[in-house]
Amino acid sequence: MTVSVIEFGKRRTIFAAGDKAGSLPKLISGAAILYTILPDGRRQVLDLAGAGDFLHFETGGELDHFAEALTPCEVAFYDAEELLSDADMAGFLLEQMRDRLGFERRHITLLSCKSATERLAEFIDLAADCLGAENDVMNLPLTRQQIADFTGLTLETVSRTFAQWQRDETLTKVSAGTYRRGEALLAA
Amino acid sequence: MTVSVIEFGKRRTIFAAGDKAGSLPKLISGAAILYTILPDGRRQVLDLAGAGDFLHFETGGELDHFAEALTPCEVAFYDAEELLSDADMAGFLLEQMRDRLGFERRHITLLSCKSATERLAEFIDLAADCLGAENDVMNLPLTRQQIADFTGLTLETVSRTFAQWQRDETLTKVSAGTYRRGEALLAA
DNA sequence: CGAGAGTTTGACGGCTTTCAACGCGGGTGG
DNA sequence: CCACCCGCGTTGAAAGCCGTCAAACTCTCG
Repeated sequence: MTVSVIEFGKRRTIFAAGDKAGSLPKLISGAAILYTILPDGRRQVLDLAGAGDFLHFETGGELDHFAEALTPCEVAFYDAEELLSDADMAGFLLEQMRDRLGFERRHITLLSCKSATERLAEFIDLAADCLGAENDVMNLPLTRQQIADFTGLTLETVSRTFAQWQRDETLTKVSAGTYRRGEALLAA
Repeated sequence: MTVSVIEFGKRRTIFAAGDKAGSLPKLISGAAILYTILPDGRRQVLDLAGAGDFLHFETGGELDHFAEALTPCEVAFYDAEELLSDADMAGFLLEQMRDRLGFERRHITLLSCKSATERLAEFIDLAADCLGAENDVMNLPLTRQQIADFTGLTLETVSRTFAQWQRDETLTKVSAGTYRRGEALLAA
């Protein structure tokens, strides 16, 4: 199996919309964010990816979204044709896509929550599952703006809600990019 | 290839969350809506499906969402193992999933629009692509409540926006479930 | 003809957005 | 070494849009 592994530093672009798809990128370690740029210039975050996740499934045409490293990370590039020709690998790929589809649907559910607090609570939940968490401590290597673009809120609203949670001890900052979830956020 | 085709009347449930997945359902004709029921009882519409679309990709476990017929429709049930063992069919399935993923992402983009008018304009666009449209005339066999559950708005807001569009001639009702899009809505 | 689901319209209040100013920290260059 | 600057985050005040509640209307189906 032909595989090449490439490392990316924090904030580095892994691939861009419009690039020609050649091989399928899978995150070995670290975390990444997937987004598009809308016609009006707004950024829309589509998904978060953690270790083990594929960053796209395009085998032929052009890519339709961007991927950026949230933390330093390693990405393995698999040859698409080889992957598909192996029945086991194809089944594995199918499973991966089904998982992605599940996350996108949770994202949809999150976005249809009416209050900012509910949306952000769902976001914390989703992020913990995408990026990994040890019990109540989780990494959240996103800027306020990125969280806003994920949840469909403004960065001010995100900031205000987090500030309130900090006072409640619902979500306390452990260090930069690391938070501890209080009981109210450990529902799922 | 083992396939059985079943017909469903309007409003009939094609499958429910919690059902055991056995075979993969593909819509031959008609239209369907996919949704989940949230813990608080709210319905969340996840996706629209038209002719040619698979309704889920679960091969093993339990289904996580419902599918309901929007119009009378025929559904073909394919045996999952057979489908996966054929390399061509597996590739086809992968393509289908990629398309679904694309639609979910457009849905995400739609939901992050801040104004009700923008969201509904995006919805019209998406629905036209999912359900098919001839030029400016499209079918929209959804209730106001279903549109609200798709767009994350309330049915009152949907109704008000449609009423305004009717006055603007932005979107005019041709007959029950059939609308004509004005120029403002034919952007894409 | 009656019943019930779906739709329309109105008034009001609240929550988020918007606009604006300020604080903080890290990196750069003098 | 220090001053400056820029990105990021925080906080405040005001306005607007949508959600909520409520009532009346339409259409379909029995």
